[in-house]
Amino acid sequence: MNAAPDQNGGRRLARARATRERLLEAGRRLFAAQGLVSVTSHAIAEEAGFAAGTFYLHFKDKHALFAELAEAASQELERRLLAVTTEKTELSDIAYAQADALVSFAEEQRELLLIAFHRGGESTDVGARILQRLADGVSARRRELAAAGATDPAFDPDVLAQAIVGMWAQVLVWWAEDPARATREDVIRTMTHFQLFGSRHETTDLCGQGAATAENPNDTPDGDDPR
Amino acid sequence: MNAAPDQNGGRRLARARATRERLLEAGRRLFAAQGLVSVTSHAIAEEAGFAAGTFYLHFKDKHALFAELAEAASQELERRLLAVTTEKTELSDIAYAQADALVSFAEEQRELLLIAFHRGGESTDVGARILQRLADGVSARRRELAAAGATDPAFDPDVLAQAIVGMWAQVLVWWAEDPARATREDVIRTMTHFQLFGSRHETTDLCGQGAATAENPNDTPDGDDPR
Amino acid sequence: MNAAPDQNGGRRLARARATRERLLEAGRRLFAAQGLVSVTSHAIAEEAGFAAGTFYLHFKDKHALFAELAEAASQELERRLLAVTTEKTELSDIAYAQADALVSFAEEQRELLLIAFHRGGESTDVGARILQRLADGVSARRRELAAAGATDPAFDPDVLAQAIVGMWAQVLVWWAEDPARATREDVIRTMTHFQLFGSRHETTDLCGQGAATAENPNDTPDGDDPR
Amino acid sequence: MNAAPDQNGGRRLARARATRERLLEAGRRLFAAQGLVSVTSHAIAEEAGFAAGTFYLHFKDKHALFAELAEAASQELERRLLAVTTEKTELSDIAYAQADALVSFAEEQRELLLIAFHRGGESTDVGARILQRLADGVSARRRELAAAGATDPAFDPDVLAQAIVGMWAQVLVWWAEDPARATREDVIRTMTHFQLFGSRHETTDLCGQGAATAENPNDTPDGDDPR
DNA sequence: GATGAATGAGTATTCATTCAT
DNA sequence: TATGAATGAATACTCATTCAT
Repeated sequence: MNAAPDQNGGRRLARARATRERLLEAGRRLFAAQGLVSVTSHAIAEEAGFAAGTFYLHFKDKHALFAELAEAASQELERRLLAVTTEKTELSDIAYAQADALVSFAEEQRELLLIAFHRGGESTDVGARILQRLADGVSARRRELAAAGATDPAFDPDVLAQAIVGMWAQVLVWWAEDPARATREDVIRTMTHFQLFGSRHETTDLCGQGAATAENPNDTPDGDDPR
Repeated sequence: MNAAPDQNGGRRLARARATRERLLEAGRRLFAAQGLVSVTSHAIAEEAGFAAGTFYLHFKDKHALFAELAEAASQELERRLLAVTTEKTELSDIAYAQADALVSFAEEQRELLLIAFHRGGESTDVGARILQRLADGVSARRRELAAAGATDPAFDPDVLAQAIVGMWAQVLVWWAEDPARATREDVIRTMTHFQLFGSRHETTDLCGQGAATAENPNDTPDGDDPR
Repeated sequence: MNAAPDQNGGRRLARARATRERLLEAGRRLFAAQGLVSVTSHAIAEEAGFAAGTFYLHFKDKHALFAELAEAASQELERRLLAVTTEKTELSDIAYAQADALVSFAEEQRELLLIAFHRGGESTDVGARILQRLADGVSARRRELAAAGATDPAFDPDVLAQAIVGMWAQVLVWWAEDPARATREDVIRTMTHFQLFGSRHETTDLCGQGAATAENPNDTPDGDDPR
Repeated sequence: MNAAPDQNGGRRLARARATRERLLEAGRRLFAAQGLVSVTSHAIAEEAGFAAGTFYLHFKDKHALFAELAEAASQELERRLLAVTTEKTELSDIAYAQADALVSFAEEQRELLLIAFHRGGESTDVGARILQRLADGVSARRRELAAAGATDPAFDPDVLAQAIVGMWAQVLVWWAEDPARATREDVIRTMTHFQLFGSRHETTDLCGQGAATAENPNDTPDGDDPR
């Protein structure tokens, strides 16, 4: 009546893994369609073709499932961002390629992005955790550069890291909400330039403008104030 | 034979207004202490010394009350940011003063800020709406400058506006979560410099660095990549 | 400071009566439009242009107001039905005129009728009370006739009265729900004939049919069974 | 290794069905005792020995449960009325047997009847739906007879059907409210005769009365007017 | 008489989670 | 492993009614 334990164990494991995968996929579909709050663990199990109780054999709750989806996506994003820095050497190339990777990611994981960071009134803290990890990466990189004496000591690396990832997140979410708001290129270019040179930057001639600004401060009171 | 209707009307109005104020204050206290989800409209009414039903005479639900608190704070913030641009003329002064205003605001409205934008898992969309309004202001300002030929046409004003307010929000929330993470000055300085010159900037001498970068790309691959 | 008590009393009375009337009219409008349950005493007061509390100065609750509307309509109906019997002498004329009066009433007071007797899920007992009074009238009349030896002793006057008013109510409500269900004439004629001769009746020749029926019972098994 | 799925499925089904039955019975008890509005779904669940939420596993709400009770009773009634027409051939036998079936039904389902059609101020529309189905049956039967040329073309079949079921419902409810109001026999006889011959009928001799009536209209102004 | 701010009791419904098969 | 019936806590909102002016 008992098959070999090994075999059974192997089969069981594979079966369990398959169930888990189906639940994850069902969750991704439902979350993308309905957001986070209105989806129930029951609904996910049903969508995956299982009974309600089965869900809890594989996930603590729906937030755990969502966190796992987000985790996978987040790791993929980090991997891509890191790849850029090893492939490119030119400064502006790196920045541009990173912005491109971010935008591509936003395109591919649009629903997930909106849920993790936004989606009208809902939220989890997965977005915050993802940002924190990105910021940690940026910050670490900054410290390396600082140790090499290559960066401006006026920047606090942690604050700067938050500034950069905050900029990324806001632009990507805003764009993901309605991709018609800007062209893909506009998003990439603006993020790249802002990250590299700030909002005061004028493209063609980086130098020589400082003087102009100093001379005619009224012409470019570039404070970016609201209203 | 009765009190004058005017008088009654006035008193009635004052009474209703006072009740409303007490509810707002009670809400502020409870939200700051317990966050948004765990506070009930009943609790707010009780904290204010009223019956449960009274709450609904003045607010649709607890989110409406919170939105009103946030709205007031948001308007105050916009007012301050705007004031800066009329008081200062020097570019760097404006940017610095704005960063200072933002940091001061984060200090004064710390709880509100954390609830509106973060607070572990909760959320409303008031944060998003506030940011959008700030972004609208920035964007409008940008368009004015662009019309005056004073800005870089490479920037999409909408994208840039999102980038700036995203940077602000992330840094302020991160700092509000734990003010020990950075000094007040570090936050202001980093935000100011990043906004004006980007992360590639080296403070003292804006020019002459482009060559250095081009020559030693490995020294300053300023891609701000994670990890 | 005090006007003559008489005068004031008179004016007050008139004013109160006017308020009451306006509330009744407002109630009629709202009940007709929204039914009984979804209308609140607040809404009635507001529709009439008064404050919420004023309602309770004139009516115990919305059901009392509705009962008063129904009472007035009911008395009008009884008056008309009674008038018919004094104006007509011919038996069939009376029955026909009554049916006509009932149908006219259903046309004029369509909304009230639907609310009092039906209106999907709502109800009060005003309908039942109205029917009971109509039945009392019918029953009393029957007893008079019985005392004069003019009616069939096989009929229990109370049961018969219920049967007649039940027939009336059901047909009128059914027709009021959708007047396109039958022509005015069909309703009147069918009610009249059924009331006078029952469903076994064949119009043209009341007599001589009994024989036919007796001879060919299978031709007219007039059991009116469902299905 | 587990119990056979079939077995489990069967047991599960039986268990669920048993729970459902217990809820229905509990509902019947409570509705009969307290009417429709004052009974809560919680109370039904508790009466049946289950937790509050269990109720909603089996019924949408208390009205759904009541509708199911009423539906079962209604079908039983229709079944009996139909059986009569197949068992009897004599016209008067059918009508009498139907009236008897209706009265028996009213005796057996007294509480349900009162709730569905009356019960002081409460109501659902289940009564209306039941009547409509009965009327549909009567109407269909009438059309068959009409097609066979066996009925009076003066009758609109739909109006007549409403008249008959209205008569039934009113008499039965009136009697169910207080069975002492009339004897069982009086109810049956009066309903039967009214349905067959109308209120003008005089039992023994259907003909020859027309002349009398025409001659002495004042003696039998059989208008059944109220008052 | 009229006002209208305040009251507060009352209840349906969802859904994460468990556990006996 | 999977099932799915059962659990039961948890909570917003309405609205009839009052009463101080």
